[in-house]
Amino acid sequence: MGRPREFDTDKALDRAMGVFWVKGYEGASLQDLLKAMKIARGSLYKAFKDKHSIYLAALDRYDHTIVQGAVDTLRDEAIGDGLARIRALFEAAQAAVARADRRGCFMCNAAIDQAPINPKIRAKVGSMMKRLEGAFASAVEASRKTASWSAKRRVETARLLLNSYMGVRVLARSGYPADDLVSVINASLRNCGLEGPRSA
Amino acid sequence: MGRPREFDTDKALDRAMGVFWVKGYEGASLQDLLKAMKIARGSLYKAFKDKHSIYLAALDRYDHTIVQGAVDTLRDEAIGDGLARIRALFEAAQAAVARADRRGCFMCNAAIDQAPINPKIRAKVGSMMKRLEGAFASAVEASRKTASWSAKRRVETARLLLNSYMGVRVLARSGYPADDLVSVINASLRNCGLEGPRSA
DNA sequence: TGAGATATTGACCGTACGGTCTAGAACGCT
DNA sequence: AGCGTTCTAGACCGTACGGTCAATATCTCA
Repeated sequence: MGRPREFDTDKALDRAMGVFWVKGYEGASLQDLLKAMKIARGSLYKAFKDKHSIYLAALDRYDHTIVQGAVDTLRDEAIGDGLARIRALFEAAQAAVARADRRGCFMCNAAIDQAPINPKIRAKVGSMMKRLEGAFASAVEASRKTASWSAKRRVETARLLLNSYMGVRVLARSGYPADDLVSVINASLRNCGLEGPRSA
Repeated sequence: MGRPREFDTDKALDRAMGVFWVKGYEGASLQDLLKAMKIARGSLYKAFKDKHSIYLAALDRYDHTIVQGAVDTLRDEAIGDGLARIRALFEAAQAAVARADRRGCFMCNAAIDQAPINPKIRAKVGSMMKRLEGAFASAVEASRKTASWSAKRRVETARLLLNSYMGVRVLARSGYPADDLVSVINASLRNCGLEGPRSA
């Protein structure tokens, strides 16, 4: 019924996500968003409620694409054992920095920028983080080394890895030297307890 | 020579810092700042150049007070060996969350919020991080366990700890459950290599 | 083909933003 | 006391912000 929408909502949301990702909520003006989304003002307000709703929808889109991609990586048996999957995730973060992509992680950015002042976003970020933590836990369990571990230790290791991952994405965005970031990642992987004994 | 300033610049800066810390750069309006700083518009623009300058000055103030406090903790031999000092720092972060202080760390917030778009702030944040990293390195060296370590491993451990610390402050701000944050901290301290062998 | 429904467009709106400026007040110096 | 200097107060300014709306276009269905 009625005139069909001329633009693809998901594509527009991808573009809005890109703007919010780089500029944050307050830093992204309506004009920025409209230009990136390539739609007119009225269309935007027809399709979404207001700026907050666009942000939330963009975060949701990030969840279903990027975060889900990370979750899939951590659960992908084809990549290898748990450590290999975790390494793949960290190396993807490193690769982004190597190609001068310093946007960091939109979820982490939202955690600092909007979560404290917007309950809906706080809830959304919280659930995304817990899902990622769960995926880390799956990877932790997919390792010969953890067979003898207590459930508690496995959970704690998953949380440790989530925490390290967040740190890496924040450092990346802050402009931390790329080379030094490599050593952060190496140390994180070496110290999470999933490797064999170290040499020195 | 002229009428003396009626307010204390550092006190006003402390208050501005509080606003930026909670709300971020764009989220803090001039009105917010003036109300918190308890000075008139004209006085603010006489004492500082513009909003950017206030932010930078507030970040500087954060550096000289809070960050320096963390650095001092990590170098304070009275607290104990390196691990004890590092634990003290993480427990302070945990204590903040316990008393419902979810502001996180202003330096970390600035890293995400302003560092990517403002070169001066990026440089400032970078130098603060490197100073904190150096302090972590001092603490790492102040441990019997690290005597046999290579210089490289010590540096990497310092970076690992800086990274974990950043993660903790971000998770704290995002609303991550307080109890779960405890286990993140425990795992970070247990896995940084400064403890004796684990039980399981 | 006409009625109803929905989308597009961009002009338009009120407001709150960051920043300036003018009076007047409070000092040091001679 | 008079002068130069600096600070305070807050009215004022232009602008850009997020959001609305009326006119028009494009669809479905009877």
